[in-house]
Parts: sequence; C-alpha cells; structure tokens
Amino acid sequence: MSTVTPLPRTQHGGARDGRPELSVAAIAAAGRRLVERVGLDALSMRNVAAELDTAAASLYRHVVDREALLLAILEDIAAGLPVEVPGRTACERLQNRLVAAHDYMARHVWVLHILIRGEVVAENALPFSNACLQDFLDAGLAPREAATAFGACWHLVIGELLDEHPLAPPREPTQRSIVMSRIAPERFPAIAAVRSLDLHDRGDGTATVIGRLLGAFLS
Amino acid sequence: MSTVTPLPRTQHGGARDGRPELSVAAIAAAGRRLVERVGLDALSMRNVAAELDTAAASLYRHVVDREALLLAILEDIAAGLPVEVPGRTACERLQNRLVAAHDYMARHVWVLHILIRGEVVAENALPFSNACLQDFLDAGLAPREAATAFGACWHLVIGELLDEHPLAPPREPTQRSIVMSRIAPERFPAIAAVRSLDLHDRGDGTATVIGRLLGAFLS
DNA sequence: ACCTGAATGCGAACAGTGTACGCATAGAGC
DNA sequence: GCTCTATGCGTACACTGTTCGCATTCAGGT
Repeated sequence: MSTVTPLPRTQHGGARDGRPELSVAAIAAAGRRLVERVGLDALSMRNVAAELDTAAASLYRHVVDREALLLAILEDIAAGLPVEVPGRTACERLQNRLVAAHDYMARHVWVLHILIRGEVVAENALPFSNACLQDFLDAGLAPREAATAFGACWHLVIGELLDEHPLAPPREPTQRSIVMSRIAPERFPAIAAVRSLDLHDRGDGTATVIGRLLGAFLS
Repeated sequence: MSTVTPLPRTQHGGARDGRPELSVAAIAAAGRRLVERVGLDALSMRNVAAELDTAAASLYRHVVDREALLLAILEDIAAGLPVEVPGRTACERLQNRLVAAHDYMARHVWVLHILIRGEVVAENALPFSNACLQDFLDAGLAPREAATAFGACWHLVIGELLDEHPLAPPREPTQRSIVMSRIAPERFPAIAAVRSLDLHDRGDGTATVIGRLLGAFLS
C-alpha cells in the first residue's frame, strides 16, 4: 500500500482575494504581533481576526481553541531561546545561556503567563532545556541533581521576571508605590532600611544571582 | 472645627432582609470561598454576587473594580503568611520561614496570578518581608545584599509554585505528558536521562533548594 | 464537461463577561 | 414629616469565546 497522504497541498475553500491564506503559523504570528503592540489582554479572537483582515469564526478552521492559539504563540517565542553560547567550561556556558535566556524572556514576559496557566511544555524549548541539563551533567552532577539544579535556575529566572514585570499596565499612581511610601519605619525597620535602594539600579544583579545559585550547585 | 467624620457607622440604604450587609471584607471572603471551590477562572462579579445572594451591581458600591476585589482577596491571603517561626539563628529562622511560606502559598497558588498581574504589594505581606529582611541583616548582610538575597529567595519560591502548579485544570491527556513522551533520546539525551525521575517524588526538594540558595548568600 | 465531495471562509447568533446608569429604598438629622 | 445621603439592585451596553449553517472554491472521478 502506498502512503496515505501523498499530497497534503489540498487548499480549496473560500476565496481570500489577494490576502495570503490563513494557517496556524500566520494566525500565531498575527497574535504575537498583536500582543507585542497592545498587550496580552487585547489578544481576543476577534482582534487576531481583524489583524488578518478576516472574521473570528475563520480562525477556528485552523485553531481548535483560544488555548491552542496561545500554545502556538508560545512555541513561536520558545523557538528563540538561546542554545549555543560562548564559554569553554560547562559552568561558563550555563551562566551565559541562563543569562541570555533571562534577557530574551524579559522581552516577552507575557508568554510566561501563557506558560504557567496550564501544564504545558513548549516543544521548541527542548533544545534549550537539553543543553542546560547536559551542561549540568558534564559538570559532574548526578541526573537527579542536574534536574533539581536546572529547575531551580529556571524557577529563579521566571520568578524574577513575573514578579518584576507586570502584565497589566499599572494605573497611576502605582498601588505598589503608594504602599511603599506609607511604610512606617518603626513597624518595619528592615524594609525601611532597604526601601531607598531597591528602586534604584538592580543593574545586572540578576546575572550575579544566577551565578550564585550556580555556584551553590556546582561546588 | 470638629472632626469631619464623627460617626462612620452610617449604614442606611436598601434593605437586605435577614442577610448580612455587604462590605469589602464580606465580598473578599465570598470571592475567596468561590475561588477555593471552583477556581480563579470562575471568579466573576456575577458569581461573587450570587455567593452573597445579591446582584453584581451591588458589589460596585463597595469595590471600585474587579481589580480592587482581587486586591482585597490578595490581602486576605497575605495575612496568613508566616512571621514568627522556630530557630535560634537568623539562618535557621530564614530557612523555616521561607519553607513555611512556600507551603502556605502552595495551598493558594492562584493568588500568585493576582499578584503578578499588576505592580502590586500586599500590605499584609509586609510583616513577612520585614522579618525576612531583618534576618538577612542580622546574619550580617549589607542592606543591598539583603534585598538581593530576599528577592532571590522569593523569586525562587513563586517561580517554583507558578511553574509546577497549573492555574487551569489540564485537559486530559496533558499536553505536557504528550510532549514528554515523544522526546527522542537521540535528539535530547540529557532530557531523556532525566525524564524518568522528574515525575517521581521531588519530595521536599524545595526545602533543600531553598537551603542551598540561602547558603550561597550567607556564606 | 459535468458532477461530487471536502476543505475553507465567514455572517449571525448565544451565553457569559465587566461595568455604568438610574431608580427605589431606608435610615439620620433637622 | 421633610430632606439628604448611602445603599441595594434591575437593566443595558460593549465585549468575550465559540457554534451553526451557508457560500465558495477546488481536486478527483466519470
């Protein structure tokens, strides 16, 4: 028997005039464009459809759900995670790759909200995960230790990003700033002692924190 | 001139028969009950209203926004964060408090999704933060180091919780499990080497990871 | 050249969401 | 008893995700 799907290039159906055909990739790209322009909250099926100059119902021919659309966008972003990075030792590569991943995700923090909504793994993130795990193994860690260490690093990165970069544009003045300004130094002396500096430059503090955590595992 | 607000116990207005009056606290409590029963996605103004046996419009007399309702719930949960914990050294107390906070938040992971949406600080979380920062200072860290260390610990905790505990109930079978089962060992050997164990008992791995991170700062 | 079948686009409709408007009500102070 | 004000709440509007059914267009068979 021959192959069951000789030519999947079927493509009949309603005319789209000059406009390019719809497809999962095109829809995901449009969704990503939309989010980067107006934010994740504005990612409605109708808005994505408008971005492609079509109607919402048309999207459902290529995407089963809104959830599926979000997954497609997640994969799109995950494909950009760094894998090959400079560094001669495994530890150096780990440090560089994790910092690079942090900086990359910092430009797309909103996908983290897609990621953490469901029990989901981006297939396009596997090369990144594999490289990190491999470096931990090469550094001499046992498999279980490597998994723990990679998990900790990843959690540190996404925790920092999610905590520091708000998803919704804050209403002015920020609730955070109001609360912080009202802190009574006699009730919370430690916070007051620290308050003045945590607004200023964290600088590349994230990189050094990652370095410290790596050191804790690769001792 | 006398005080402008002599008796804030006004309370006129529409009758609520035998039902207790509406208030921010009552609304927040009802919202929290609702989330713990049916999940954060079901927390609509109408559902909260129904929980209080009233109409959605009534809530807006006490709560300006849905956002404000979420903040009230956040404060409610934050009030339960651990502050006093056993331990004779600052390091021991830090370890115990962070682990206790992790375990507490693990029972209310959904509030983290409220927390990370906006640039927000829960006032009721200040005692917890202050205690942690104070212990870092007592352990000999400089203020900037203490802030960095506490931030790292907190990010590690919420990163782990957000990454491991999905907000939405997964559809069966899990997308994660599908992807993980399809991993080609020749393409991703490190993941394959680790895959078999990361499903099994992490046990209290979180506590040891926190301990490692603490050690990295309190060396 | 005709028909058939399937894949695609899309207008209309439905239930559910957050929120604003306006009216009815009940108590406090004169 | 009047007025004033805070409260409850019915109604309505714009918006959401999703489904149904119809129209269109092509590929393959005869």
